[in-house]
Amino acid sequence: MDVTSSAQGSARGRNPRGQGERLREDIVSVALRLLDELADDQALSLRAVAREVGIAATSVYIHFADRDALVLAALERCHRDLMRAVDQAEAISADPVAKLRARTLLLGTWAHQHPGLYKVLHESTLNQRTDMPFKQELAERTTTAVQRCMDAGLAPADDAAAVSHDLRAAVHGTVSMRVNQPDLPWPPLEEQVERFLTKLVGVPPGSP
Amino acid sequence: MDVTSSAQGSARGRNPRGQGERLREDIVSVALRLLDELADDQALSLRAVAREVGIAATSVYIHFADRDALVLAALERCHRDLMRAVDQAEAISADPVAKLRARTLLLGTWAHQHPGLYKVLHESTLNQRTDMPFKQELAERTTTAVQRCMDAGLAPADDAAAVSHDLRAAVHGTVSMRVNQPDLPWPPLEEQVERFLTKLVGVPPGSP
DNA sequence: TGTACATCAGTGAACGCGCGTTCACTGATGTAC
DNA sequence: TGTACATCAGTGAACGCGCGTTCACTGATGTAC
Repeated sequence: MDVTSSAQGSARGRNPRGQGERLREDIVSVALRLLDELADDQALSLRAVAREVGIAATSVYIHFADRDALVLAALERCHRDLMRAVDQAEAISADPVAKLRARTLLLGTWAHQHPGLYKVLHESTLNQRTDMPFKQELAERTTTAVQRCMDAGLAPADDAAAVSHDLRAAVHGTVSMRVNQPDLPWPPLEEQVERFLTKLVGVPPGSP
Repeated sequence: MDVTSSAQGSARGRNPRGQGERLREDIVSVALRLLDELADDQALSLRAVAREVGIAATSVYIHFADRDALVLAALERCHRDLMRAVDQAEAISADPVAKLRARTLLLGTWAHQHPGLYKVLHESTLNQRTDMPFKQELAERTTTAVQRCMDAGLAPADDAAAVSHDLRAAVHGTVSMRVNQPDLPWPPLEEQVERFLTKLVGVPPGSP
Protein backbone atom coordinates (compact mmCIF):
# COMPACT_ATOMS: atom_id res chain seq x y z
CA MET A 1 0.00 0.00 0.00
CA ASP A 2 1.16 3.45 -0.91
CA VAL A 3 1.75 5.43 2.25
CA THR A 4 2.78 8.66 0.59
CA SER A 5 -0.61 9.30 -1.00
CA SER A 6 -4.05 9.48 0.54
CA ALA A 7 -7.54 8.89 -0.84
CA GLN A 8 -7.25 11.48 -3.59
CA GLY A 9 -4.42 9.59 -5.28
CA SER A 10 -1.73 12.17 -5.95
CA ALA A 11 0.63 13.06 -3.13
CA ARG A 12 0.68 16.71 -2.23
CA GLY A 13 3.88 18.47 -1.33
CA ARG A 14 4.18 21.87 0.21
CA ASN A 15 3.98 24.61 -2.43
CA PRO A 16 7.14 26.61 -3.06
CA ARG A 17 7.44 30.06 -1.57
CA GLY A 18 5.14 32.61 -3.21
CA GLN A 19 2.91 29.85 -4.64
CA GLY A 20 0.61 29.46 -1.66
CA GLU A 21 -2.35 30.47 -3.80
CA ARG A 22 -2.07 27.17 -5.66
CA LEU A 23 -3.60 25.43 -2.68
CA ARG A 24 -6.56 27.76 -2.88
CA GLU A 25 -7.22 26.66 -6.44
CA ASP A 26 -6.85 23.01 -5.50
CA ILE A 27 -9.34 23.42 -2.65
CA VAL A 28 -11.86 25.11 -4.94
CA SER A 29 -11.46 22.38 -7.57
CA VAL A 30 -12.04 19.61 -5.07
CA ALA A 31 -14.97 21.46 -3.54
CA LEU A 32 -16.56 21.74 -6.97
CA ARG A 33 -16.10 18.04 -7.62
CA LEU A 34 -17.62 17.10 -4.27
CA LEU A 35 -20.49 19.57 -4.68
CA ASP A 36 -21.30 18.01 -8.03
CA GLU A 37 -21.39 14.58 -6.41
CA LEU A 38 -23.36 15.66 -3.36
CA ALA A 39 -25.77 18.01 -5.13
CA ASP A 40 -26.27 19.85 -1.85
CA ASP A 41 -24.22 22.64 -0.39
CA GLN A 42 -25.09 21.79 3.21
CA ALA A 43 -23.77 18.27 2.73
CA LEU A 44 -20.30 19.48 1.80
CA SER A 45 -18.00 19.40 4.80
CA LEU A 46 -14.81 21.35 5.05
CA ARG A 47 -13.12 18.27 6.45
CA ALA A 48 -14.14 16.15 3.48
CA VAL A 49 -12.64 18.71 1.13
CA ALA A 50 -9.39 18.80 3.12
CA ARG A 51 -9.26 15.02 3.22
CA GLU A 52 -9.70 14.82 -0.55
CA VAL A 53 -7.12 17.54 -1.24
CA GLY A 54 -4.70 15.76 1.08
CA ILE A 55 -4.17 18.54 3.60
CA ALA A 56 -5.03 19.19 7.22
CA ALA A 57 -8.52 20.53 7.80
CA THR A 58 -7.05 23.63 9.37
CA SER A 59 -5.18 24.52 6.19
CA VAL A 60 -8.45 25.46 4.53
CA TYR A 61 -8.65 28.42 6.91
CA ILE A 62 -5.48 29.86 5.38
CA HIS A 63 -7.51 30.73 2.30
CA PHE A 64 -11.14 30.84 3.40
CA ALA A 65 -12.79 32.49 6.38
CA ASP A 66 -15.21 29.62 6.91
CA ARG A 67 -17.09 26.85 5.18
CA ASP A 68 -19.62 29.14 3.52
CA ALA A 69 -16.86 31.33 2.04
CA LEU A 70 -15.36 28.21 0.47
CA VAL A 71 -18.66 27.14 -1.08
CA LEU A 72 -19.29 30.65 -2.35
CA ALA A 73 -15.85 30.84 -3.97
CA ALA A 74 -16.46 27.47 -5.62
CA LEU A 75 -19.80 28.59 -7.02
CA GLU A 76 -18.28 31.80 -8.28
CA ARG A 77 -15.71 29.84 -10.27
CA CYS A 78 -18.39 27.45 -11.44
CA HIS A 79 -20.45 30.35 -12.72
CA ARG A 80 -17.47 31.94 -14.44
CA ASP A 81 -16.63 28.68 -16.26
CA LEU A 82 -20.24 28.23 -17.27
CA MET A 83 -20.45 31.78 -18.65
CA ARG A 84 -17.34 31.23 -20.72
CA ALA A 85 -18.78 28.01 -22.15
CA VAL A 86 -22.01 29.77 -23.05
CA ASP A 87 -20.10 32.58 -24.76
CA GLN A 88 -18.15 30.03 -26.79
CA ALA A 89 -21.32 28.24 -27.84
CA GLU A 90 -22.88 31.51 -28.94
CA ALA A 91 -19.83 32.42 -31.00
CA ILE A 92 -20.29 29.60 -33.50
CA SER A 93 -22.83 31.57 -35.53
CA ALA A 94 -23.65 35.16 -36.36
CA ASP A 95 -27.39 34.49 -36.67
CA PRO A 96 -29.22 35.82 -33.59
CA VAL A 97 -31.63 32.89 -33.50
CA ALA A 98 -28.81 30.37 -33.81
CA LYS A 99 -27.01 32.18 -31.01
CA LEU A 100 -30.04 32.08 -28.74
CA ARG A 101 -30.62 28.42 -29.52
CA ALA A 102 -26.97 27.52 -28.92
CA ARG A 103 -26.88 29.35 -25.59
CA THR A 104 -30.11 27.74 -24.42
CA LEU A 105 -29.06 24.25 -25.42
CA LEU A 106 -25.66 24.62 -23.82
CA LEU A 107 -27.27 25.47 -20.49
CA GLY A 108 -29.35 22.32 -20.84
CA THR A 109 -26.49 20.01 -21.69
CA TRP A 110 -24.25 21.54 -19.03
CA ALA A 111 -26.94 20.85 -16.44
CA HIS A 112 -27.14 17.29 -17.71
CA GLN A 113 -23.39 16.86 -17.33
CA HIS A 114 -23.21 18.54 -13.93
CA PRO A 115 -26.56 17.91 -12.27
CA GLY A 116 -25.16 18.37 -8.79
CA LEU A 117 -23.56 21.72 -9.57
CA TYR A 118 -26.72 22.85 -11.32
CA LYS A 119 -28.70 22.07 -8.21
CA VAL A 120 -26.27 23.77 -5.85
CA LEU A 121 -26.05 26.85 -8.07
CA HIS A 122 -29.79 27.29 -8.54
CA GLU A 123 -31.58 25.31 -5.87
CA SER A 124 -29.41 25.08 -2.77
CA THR A 125 -30.45 26.83 0.41
CA LEU A 126 -27.28 28.90 0.09
CA ASN A 127 -29.37 31.06 -2.25
CA GLN A 128 -31.49 32.05 0.73
CA ARG A 129 -28.58 32.51 3.15
CA THR A 130 -26.43 34.71 0.93
CA ASP A 131 -27.14 36.35 -2.38
CA MET A 132 -24.98 35.55 -5.37
CA PRO A 133 -25.01 38.68 -7.49
CA PHE A 134 -22.88 37.15 -10.24
CA LYS A 135 -25.77 34.87 -11.17
CA GLN A 136 -27.69 37.82 -12.57
CA GLU A 137 -25.28 38.08 -15.50
CA LEU A 138 -26.63 34.87 -16.99
CA ALA A 139 -30.15 36.25 -16.98
CA GLU A 140 -29.09 39.57 -18.48
CA ARG A 141 -27.24 37.90 -21.32
CA THR A 142 -30.24 35.80 -22.22
CA THR A 143 -32.32 38.96 -22.38
CA THR A 144 -29.68 40.48 -24.67
CA ALA A 145 -29.85 37.40 -26.90
CA VAL A 146 -33.63 37.63 -27.08
CA GLN A 147 -33.46 41.35 -27.82
CA ARG A 148 -31.05 40.65 -30.71
CA CYS A 149 -33.63 38.33 -32.28
CA MET A 150 -36.31 41.00 -31.99
CA ASP A 151 -34.06 43.73 -33.37
CA ALA A 152 -33.23 41.56 -36.38
CA GLY A 153 -36.94 41.01 -37.05
CA LEU A 154 -36.54 37.29 -36.34
CA ALA A 155 -38.96 37.43 -33.41
CA PRO A 156 -42.01 39.61 -32.86
CA ALA A 157 -41.11 42.83 -31.06
CA ASP A 158 -42.15 42.54 -27.42
CA ASP A 159 -40.92 43.16 -23.89
CA ALA A 160 -37.59 41.34 -24.18
CA ALA A 161 -37.14 41.07 -20.41
CA ALA A 162 -40.53 39.38 -19.98
CA VAL A 163 -40.00 37.05 -22.93
CA SER A 164 -36.52 36.22 -21.68
CA HIS A 165 -37.88 35.46 -18.24
CA ASP A 166 -40.54 33.18 -19.71
CA LEU A 167 -37.90 31.34 -21.72
CA ARG A 168 -35.51 31.00 -18.79
CA ALA A 169 -38.32 29.81 -16.54
CA ALA A 170 -39.41 27.15 -19.02
CA VAL A 171 -35.88 25.90 -19.64
CA HIS A 172 -34.97 25.96 -15.97
CA GLY A 173 -38.18 24.11 -15.24
CA THR A 174 -37.58 21.20 -17.55
CA VAL A 175 -33.90 21.03 -16.66
CA SER A 176 -34.75 21.05 -12.97
CA MET A 177 -37.27 18.25 -13.42
CA ARG A 178 -34.75 16.18 -15.36
CA VAL A 179 -32.00 16.80 -12.84
CA ASN A 180 -34.16 16.05 -9.82
CA GLN A 181 -35.77 12.92 -11.21
CA PRO A 182 -33.17 11.56 -13.58
CA ASP A 183 -34.77 8.11 -13.74
CA LEU A 184 -38.04 9.20 -15.32
CA PRO A 185 -38.31 8.84 -19.11
CA TRP A 186 -37.93 12.41 -20.35
CA PRO A 187 -38.55 13.41 -23.97
CA PRO A 188 -35.59 14.82 -25.94
CA LEU A 189 -34.47 18.21 -24.62
CA GLU A 190 -33.68 19.61 -28.09
CA GLU A 191 -37.26 19.31 -29.31
CA GLN A 192 -38.64 20.81 -26.16
CA VAL A 193 -36.24 23.74 -26.30
CA GLU A 194 -37.26 24.25 -29.93
CA ARG A 195 -40.91 24.44 -28.87
CA PHE A 196 -40.07 26.96 -26.17
CA LEU A 197 -38.16 29.09 -28.67
CA THR A 198 -40.94 29.08 -31.25
CA LYS A 199 -43.90 29.32 -28.87
CA LEU A 200 -42.51 31.62 -26.19
CA VAL A 201 -40.08 33.78 -28.15
CA GLY A 202 -41.68 33.43 -31.55
CA VAL A 203 -38.62 32.61 -33.62
CA PRO A 204 -39.19 30.80 -36.93
CA PRO A 205 -39.18 27.00 -36.41
CA GLY A 206 -36.25 24.89 -37.47
CA SER A 207 -33.98 27.67 -38.70
CA PRO A 208 -30.27 26.74 -38.76
CA MET B 1 -41.17 29.69 34.13
CA ASP B 2 -43.53 26.94 33.10
CA VAL B 3 -41.97 23.60 33.87
CA THR B 4 -44.77 21.45 32.54
CA SER B 5 -44.35 22.52 28.91
CA SER B 6 -41.30 22.50 26.68
CA ALA B 7 -40.30 24.52 23.65
CA GLN B 8 -43.33 23.62 21.58
CA GLY B 9 -45.70 25.26 24.07
CA SER B 10 -48.41 22.70 24.75
CA ALA B 11 -47.68 19.95 27.24
CA ARG B 12 -48.01 16.46 25.86
CA GLY B 13 -49.52 13.67 27.92
CA ARG B 14 -49.38 10.02 27.11
CA ASN B 15 -52.11 9.01 24.68
CA PRO B 16 -54.88 6.75 26.02
CA ARG B 17 -54.78 3.10 25.19
CA GLY B 18 -55.53 2.34 21.55
CA GLN B 19 -54.74 5.93 20.52
CA GLY B 20 -51.01 5.47 20.01
CA GLU B 21 -51.41 6.44 16.36
CA ARG B 22 -52.14 10.01 17.41
CA LEU B 23 -48.46 10.48 18.16
CA ARG B 24 -47.67 9.43 14.63
CA GLU B 25 -49.85 12.20 13.25
CA ASP B 26 -48.29 14.74 15.62
CA ILE B 27 -44.82 13.72 14.53
CA VAL B 28 -45.71 14.05 10.86
CA SER B 29 -47.29 17.47 11.45
CA VAL B 30 -44.24 18.79 13.23
CA ALA B 31 -41.94 17.31 10.62
CA LEU B 32 -43.89 19.13 7.90
CA ARG B 33 -43.66 22.41 9.76
CA LEU B 34 -39.92 22.05 10.26
CA LEU B 35 -39.36 20.94 6.67
CA ASP B 36 -41.17 24.04 5.47
CA GLU B 37 -38.90 26.18 7.62
CA LEU B 38 -35.69 24.38 6.72
CA ALA B 39 -36.44 23.89 3.01
CA ASP B 40 -34.07 20.94 3.00
CA ASP B 41 -34.78 17.34 3.89
CA GLN B 42 -31.19 16.62 4.97
CA ALA B 43 -31.33 19.45 7.49
CA LEU B 44 -34.28 17.92 9.33
CA SER B 45 -33.10 15.97 12.35
CA LEU B 46 -35.15 13.34 14.07
CA ARG B 47 -34.10 14.82 17.38
CA ALA B 48 -35.36 18.28 16.44
CA VAL B 49 -38.74 16.80 15.55
CA ALA B 50 -38.94 14.90 18.84
CA ARG B 51 -37.91 18.02 20.77
CA GLU B 52 -40.62 20.06 19.07
CA VAL B 53 -43.29 17.41 19.59
CA GLY B 54 -42.26 17.16 23.23
CA ILE B 55 -41.28 13.50 23.31
CA ALA B 56 -38.10 11.49 23.71
CA ALA B 57 -36.13 11.05 20.50
CA THR B 58 -36.50 7.30 20.83
CA SER B 59 -40.28 7.54 20.69
CA VAL B 60 -40.10 8.40 17.01
CA TYR B 61 -38.90 4.84 16.38
CA ILE B 62 -42.21 3.48 17.64
CA HIS B 63 -43.81 4.75 14.44
CA PHE B 64 -41.00 5.12 11.92
CA ALA B 65 -38.18 2.79 10.97
CA ASP B 66 -35.67 5.62 10.59
CA ARG B 67 -35.30 9.28 9.73
CA ASP B 68 -35.89 8.79 6.00
CA ALA B 69 -39.14 6.92 6.63
CA LEU B 70 -40.36 9.86 8.68
CA VAL B 71 -39.52 12.37 5.94
CA LEU B 72 -41.15 10.18 3.32
CA ALA B 73 -44.35 9.87 5.38
CA ALA B 74 -44.42 13.63 5.82
CA LEU B 75 -44.02 14.24 2.10
CA GLU B 76 -46.72 11.71 1.34
CA ARG B 77 -49.17 13.60 3.53
CA CYS B 78 -48.02 16.90 2.07
CA HIS B 79 -48.69 15.60 -1.41
CA ARG B 80 -52.10 14.25 -0.44
CA ASP B 81 -53.13 17.61 1.04
CA LEU B 82 -51.87 19.44 -2.02
CA MET B 83 -53.80 17.15 -4.36
CA ARG B 84 -56.99 17.74 -2.42
CA ALA B 85 -56.47 21.51 -2.61
CA VAL B 86 -55.94 21.32 -6.36
CA ASP B 87 -59.07 19.23 -6.81
CA GLN B 88 -61.07 21.80 -4.84
CA ALA B 89 -59.70 24.65 -6.93
CA GLU B 90 -60.61 22.82 -10.12
CA ALA B 91 -64.14 22.19 -8.90
CA ILE B 92 -65.15 25.87 -8.91
CA SER B 93 -65.90 25.85 -12.63
CA ALA B 94 -67.11 23.44 -15.28
CA ASP B 95 -65.15 25.13 -18.07
CA PRO B 96 -62.05 23.09 -18.98
CA VAL B 97 -59.88 26.16 -19.48
CA ALA B 98 -60.98 27.68 -16.17
CA LYS B 99 -60.22 24.35 -14.52
CA LEU B 100 -56.74 24.20 -16.02
CA ARG B 101 -56.06 27.82 -15.06
CA ALA B 102 -57.30 27.29 -11.51
CA ARG B 103 -55.19 24.18 -11.03
CA THR B 104 -52.09 25.86 -12.39
CA LEU B 105 -52.52 28.98 -10.30
CA LEU B 106 -53.18 27.00 -7.15
CA LEU B 107 -49.89 25.17 -7.55
CA GLY B 108 -48.19 28.54 -7.88
CA THR B 109 -49.80 30.10 -4.84
CA TRP B 110 -49.29 26.99 -2.76
CA ALA B 111 -45.59 27.09 -3.57
CA HIS B 112 -45.55 30.73 -2.57
CA GLN B 113 -47.16 29.91 0.77
CA HIS B 114 -45.00 26.84 1.43
CA PRO B 115 -41.70 27.51 -0.30
CA GLY B 116 -39.80 25.13 1.94
CA LEU B 117 -42.17 22.24 1.34
CA TYR B 118 -42.17 22.96 -2.38
CA LYS B 119 -38.41 22.70 -2.40
CA VAL B 120 -38.31 19.51 -0.35
CA LEU B 121 -41.01 17.90 -2.46
CA HIS B 122 -39.49 18.74 -5.83
CA GLU B 123 -35.86 19.64 -5.32
CA SER B 124 -34.50 17.82 -2.29
CA THR B 125 -31.89 15.12 -2.71
CA LEU B 126 -34.41 12.68 -1.27
CA ASN B 127 -35.71 12.52 -4.84
CA GLN B 128 -32.46 10.86 -5.85
CA ARG B 129 -32.24 8.57 -2.83
CA THR B 130 -35.76 7.16 -3.00
CA ASP B 131 -38.46 7.51 -5.60
CA MET B 132 -41.79 9.01 -4.64
CA PRO B 133 -44.30 7.37 -6.94
CA PHE B 134 -47.24 9.37 -5.58
CA LYS B 135 -45.80 12.50 -7.18
CA GLN B 136 -46.67 11.17 -10.62
CA GLU B 137 -50.38 11.67 -9.95
CA LEU B 138 -49.98 15.45 -10.10
CA ALA B 139 -48.42 15.21 -13.55
CA GLU B 140 -51.08 12.85 -14.81
CA ARG B 141 -53.91 15.06 -13.66
CA THR B 142 -52.43 18.07 -15.41
CA THR B 143 -52.27 16.04 -18.62
CA THR B 144 -55.94 15.13 -18.10
CA ALA B 145 -56.80 18.80 -17.65
CA VAL B 146 -54.96 19.71 -20.85
CA GLN B 147 -56.64 16.87 -22.73
CA ARG B 148 -60.04 18.14 -21.60
CA CYS B 149 -59.30 21.54 -23.16
CA MET B 150 -58.34 19.87 -26.43
CA ASP B 151 -61.38 17.60 -26.42
CA ALA B 152 -63.64 20.62 -25.91
CA GLY B 153 -62.04 22.39 -28.87
CA LEU B 154 -60.68 25.09 -26.56
CA ALA B 155 -57.07 24.26 -27.41
CA PRO B 156 -55.57 22.98 -30.67
CA ALA B 157 -55.48 19.18 -30.76
CA ASP B 158 -51.94 18.00 -30.05
CA ASP B 159 -49.95 15.53 -28.00
CA ALA B 160 -51.51 16.31 -24.61
CA ALA B 161 -48.67 14.65 -22.70
CA ALA B 162 -46.04 16.79 -24.43
CA VAL B 163 -48.05 19.99 -24.05
CA SER B 164 -48.72 19.16 -20.41
CA HIS B 165 -45.05 18.55 -19.82
CA ASP B 166 -44.15 21.88 -21.44
CA LEU B 167 -46.68 23.66 -19.24
CA ARG B 168 -45.56 21.94 -16.05
CA ALA B 169 -41.92 22.64 -16.87
CA ALA B 170 -42.60 26.34 -17.46
CA VAL B 171 -44.67 26.72 -14.31
CA HIS B 172 -42.27 24.72 -12.19
CA GLY B 173 -39.44 26.80 -13.60
CA THR B 174 -40.82 30.17 -12.66
CA VAL B 175 -42.07 28.91 -9.29
CA SER B 176 -38.66 27.40 -8.57
CA MET B 177 -36.90 30.64 -9.45
CA ARG B 178 -39.26 32.61 -7.23
CA VAL B 179 -38.91 30.19 -4.35
CA ASN B 180 -35.12 29.99 -4.56
CA GLN B 181 -34.51 33.71 -4.93
CA PRO B 182 -37.45 35.26 -3.12
CA ASP B 183 -35.78 38.67 -2.85
CA LEU B 184 -35.56 39.36 -6.58
CA PRO B 185 -38.34 41.51 -8.08
CA TRP B 186 -40.49 38.98 -9.92
CA PRO B 187 -43.32 39.97 -12.27
CA PRO B 188 -46.87 38.92 -11.32
CA LEU B 189 -47.34 35.17 -11.50
CA GLU B 190 -50.91 35.37 -12.86
CA GLU B 191 -49.87 37.16 -16.02
CA GLN B 192 -47.00 34.80 -16.63
CA VAL B 193 -49.19 31.75 -16.14
CA GLU B 194 -51.67 33.28 -18.57
CA ARG B 195 -48.91 33.62 -21.17
CA PHE B 196 -47.89 30.00 -20.63
CA LEU B 197 -51.48 28.86 -21.06
CA THR B 198 -52.02 30.81 -24.28
CA LYS B 199 -48.60 30.30 -25.84
CA LEU B 200 -47.83 26.73 -24.78
CA VAL B 201 -51.29 25.17 -24.60
CA GLY B 202 -53.04 27.50 -27.03
CA VAL B 203 -56.14 28.32 -24.98
CA PRO B 204 -58.00 31.56 -25.85
CA PRO B 205 -56.55 34.49 -23.87
CA GLY B 206 -58.42 36.01 -20.93
CA SER B 207 -61.38 33.63 -20.93
CA PRO B 208 -63.21 33.44 -17.55
C1' DT C 1 -64.46 -9.56 43.83
C1' DG C 2 -59.53 -10.11 43.74
C1' DT C 3 -55.27 -10.88 41.47
C1' DA C 4 -51.81 -12.34 38.19
C1' DC C 5 -50.44 -11.25 33.78
C1' DA C 6 -50.19 -9.12 29.09
C1' DT C 7 -50.18 -5.20 26.48
C1' DC C 8 -49.58 -0.58 25.39
C1' DA C 9 -47.32 4.04 25.12
C1' DG C 10 -43.76 5.62 25.83
C1' DT C 11 -38.63 6.95 28.49
C1' DG C 12 -33.42 7.67 29.74
C1' DA C 13 -28.79 6.59 29.36
C1' DA C 14 -25.39 5.54 26.41
C1' DC C 15 -22.71 4.42 21.99
C1' DG C 16 -19.64 6.17 18.45
C1' DC C 17 -19.27 9.53 14.76
C1' DG C 18 -18.15 13.55 11.99
C1' DC C 19 -18.43 18.16 12.18
C1' DG C 20 -16.57 23.51 12.35
C1' DT C 21 -13.36 25.98 14.54
C1' DT C 22 -9.37 27.56 17.70
C1' DC C 23 -4.81 27.37 19.26
C1' DA C 24 -0.11 26.98 19.60
C1' DC C 25 3.23 25.00 16.78
C1' DT C 26 6.88 23.48 12.89
C1' DG C 27 10.20 23.56 9.54
C1' DA C 28 11.78 25.21 5.12
C1' DT C 29 13.20 29.31 2.57
C1' DG C 30 14.48 33.79 1.78
C1' DT C 31 16.73 38.47 3.37
C1' DA C 32 19.26 42.17 5.98
C1' DC C 33 23.50 43.18 7.80
C1' DT D 1 30.77 34.68 3.54
C1' DG D 2 28.23 33.83 7.73
C1' DT D 3 24.38 34.29 10.65
C1' DA D 4 20.33 36.10 12.91
C1' DC D 5 15.78 36.91 11.85
C1' DA D 6 11.33 37.25 9.28
C1' DT D 7 8.21 35.15 6.45
C1' DC D 8 5.74 31.62 4.36
C1' DA D 9 3.09 27.25 3.90
C1' DG D 10 1.32 24.60 6.26
C1' DT D 11 0.30 20.89 10.76
C1' DG D 12 -1.69 18.28 15.04
C1' DA D 13 -4.19 18.10 19.08
C1' DA D 14 -8.11 19.47 21.16
C1' DC D 15 -12.78 21.76 22.16
C1' DG D 16 -17.73 21.13 22.44
C1' DC D 17 -21.79 19.96 19.75
C1' DG D 18 -25.69 17.57 17.74
C1' DC D 19 -26.64 13.67 15.40
C1' DG D 20 -28.94 8.58 14.44
C1' DT D 21 -29.62 4.60 16.65
C1' DT D 22 -29.65 0.71 20.29
C1' DC D 23 -30.83 -1.11 24.62
C1' DA D 24 -32.99 -2.22 28.67
C1' DC D 25 -36.50 -0.10 31.22
C1' DT D 26 -41.18 1.97 33.37
C1' DG D 27 -45.65 2.57 34.66
C1' DA D 28 -50.45 2.82 33.48
C1' DT D 29 -54.35 0.17 31.74
C1' DG D 30 -56.90 -3.56 30.36
C1' DT D 31 -58.14 -8.85 30.62
C1' DA D 32 -58.48 -13.89 31.96
C1' DC D 33 -59.61 -16.74 35.58
